[in-house]
Amino acid sequence: MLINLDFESQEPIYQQLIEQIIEGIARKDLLPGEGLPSVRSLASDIGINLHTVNKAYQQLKHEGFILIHRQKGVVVNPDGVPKADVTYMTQLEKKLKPLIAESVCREVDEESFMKLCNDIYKSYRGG
Amino acid sequence: MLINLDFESQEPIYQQLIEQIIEGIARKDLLPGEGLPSVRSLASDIGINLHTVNKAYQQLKHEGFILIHRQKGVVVNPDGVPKADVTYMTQLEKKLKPLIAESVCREVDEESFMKLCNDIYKSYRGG
DNA sequence: CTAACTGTTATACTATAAATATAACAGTTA
DNA sequence: TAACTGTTATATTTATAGTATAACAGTTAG
Repeated sequence: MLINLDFESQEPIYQQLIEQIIEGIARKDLLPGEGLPSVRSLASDIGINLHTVNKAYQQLKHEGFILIHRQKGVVVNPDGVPKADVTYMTQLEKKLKPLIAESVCREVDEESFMKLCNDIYKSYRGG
Repeated sequence: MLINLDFESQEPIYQQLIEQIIEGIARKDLLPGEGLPSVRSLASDIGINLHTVNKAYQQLKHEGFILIHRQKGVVVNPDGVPKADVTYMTQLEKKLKPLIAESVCREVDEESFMKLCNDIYKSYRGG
């Protein structure tokens, strides 16, 4: 599991970390029950502060992606990630709306948009 | 053209403003050549500072959505919004990727995702 | 038992971005 | 002339991101 961070990006490091781990799970690079590095070792590997990693872990825990046992350390949720509910679908729509609005303005037709989404979906299926 | 802002949101006001105007253009609620309120009057109407509106206008101008003439004021680009290029498609993919990754984790199948996108697309077509 | 690890919490500091508050300048228009 | 336009400059407040230490409590290997 390699983490790819852009320190020049305006996107917060802890946010990039969250996305990288979620993508790892989606790509089945990280399997249910699999262990993750400790906050200290991961922070040390990446070259960032312990608290930045902890912030990402806490949010991932809160959203059900990982479990944190005092003894076993950090683990990808063995029961799998909680399935999408109405709340998630609502917030997903809220995030998609501005992307589609700008695409409509820039004359990206629906087929091209769908093709792009399909390609991304495929990248998480076939590996 | 009514502006809908959430002052409790963690999303910056100027960003929400940008999205609202882009959605207005996508919905054809704002037509090419149509005038927009001055920075001062819009700021006054919404109850925010002049500079917050100006920041949104400057970014919209930079991305080709609007033109700002010293004399005519602020106007929706009469030639239409610049069509999507490779740069735009690349950044669009970058924004879609984490949304789809999390959806895959939460077992939102591709059809449901596409249906959601299709519904949003339709909301900009039929009005 | 000790030493080294684990997550967790607390505190303090720096840096940056968002938003506001005034003020002024230059050009346009009624 | 007066009232508007976008634009620029400066200063301030607030919130967040990230870092730097330090300590606590529990676990585990030597």
